[in-house]
Amino acid sequence: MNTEEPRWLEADEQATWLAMIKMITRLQASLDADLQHKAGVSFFEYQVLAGLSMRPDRRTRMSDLAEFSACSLSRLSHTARRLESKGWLYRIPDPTDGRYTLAVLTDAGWDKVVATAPGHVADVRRVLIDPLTQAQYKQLRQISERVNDAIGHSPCLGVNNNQPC
Amino acid sequence: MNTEEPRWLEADEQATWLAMIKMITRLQASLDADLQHKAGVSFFEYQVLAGLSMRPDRRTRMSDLAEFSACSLSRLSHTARRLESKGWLYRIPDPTDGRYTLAVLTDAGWDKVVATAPGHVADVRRVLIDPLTQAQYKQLRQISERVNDAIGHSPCLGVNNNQPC
DNA sequence: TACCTTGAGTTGACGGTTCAAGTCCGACAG
DNA sequence: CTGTCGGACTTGAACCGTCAACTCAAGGTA
Repeated sequence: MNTEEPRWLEADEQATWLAMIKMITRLQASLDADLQHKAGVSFFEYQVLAGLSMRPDRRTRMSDLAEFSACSLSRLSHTARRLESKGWLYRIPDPTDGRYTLAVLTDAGWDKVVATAPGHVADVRRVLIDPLTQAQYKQLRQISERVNDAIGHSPCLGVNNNQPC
Repeated sequence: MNTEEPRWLEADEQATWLAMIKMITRLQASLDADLQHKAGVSFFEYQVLAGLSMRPDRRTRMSDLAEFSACSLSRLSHTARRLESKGWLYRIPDPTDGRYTLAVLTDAGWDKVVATAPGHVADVRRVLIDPLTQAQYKQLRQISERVNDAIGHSPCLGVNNNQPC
């Protein structure tokens, strides 16, 4: 374990790291709590519904939705079952290729997104957009894309694996 | 719900938002999986152990640790029980004030941190520090601090509440 | 002494996520 | 047309986090 001296984080690197960790932890907790209280859905459930609502015909393959939501197929499948039981979506085999499954947003699911979105957008503005200058959130976008590329090209654990590695 | 027209996100704001969400989701998943495979601990468990290891006498109050880890006391308490059962820490009442509880890192817990840290630091470098320019991670630090302030000052949900609101 | 209040921490039940199977469909080789 | 192989889900169990209710210590009040 300790045979070679590792490159430790410099002070400014560590400060960035700790501030960043705290930000992402609290950002998720804050938005999750907001959605839970206002709309009775979790942040992740909302992401799935919103992701579906943006697709043509309000439907897409489960695997596309998992890629979009950056989650495992297993997690999405459990979540889809819960959302299905609430009447917000249903699943059918893809008629063009039976190996795929299409998730389809119902009218009730669409209404839920429409009713929830404004409050959620306001929360995102309050905690992320408004505190930053325009230059800062442009930088944040570039930073996010670079990190996403770095993770995507990493040897193990892409996005969508049921069994990582 | 729809009585007033909300301020939707502009295209560049939404792009930032979606890229950021994907980054934080995958960043956590990636680091969590790395730690799980290499050391058999979750990212959160490691944070708790590492947070303790940096304190004088390798001990601190549970509430301080919860603030540092940006989590609820309940979550920390459950995690402390698991870490305690692995022999990495123990808890005692604070001798100076019996209302507080001190979490204390054991020698085995210290060894675990020392053995785990180098690999973890390398992972953090790979997914966060190395892909960014020096200017970028300085910006990221400022961005994180601003967002942290915004969440901290928000009306509901500070950091540490057992019952938010 | 008795009582009330406040805040730290714990606990158990419930619900969501992960992990390791398993099922099913279509492609491709013999 | 019969394996068999890989990829796209699905499932159930085990595990973890959240929520609400609880305990306990200390301080204040009378």
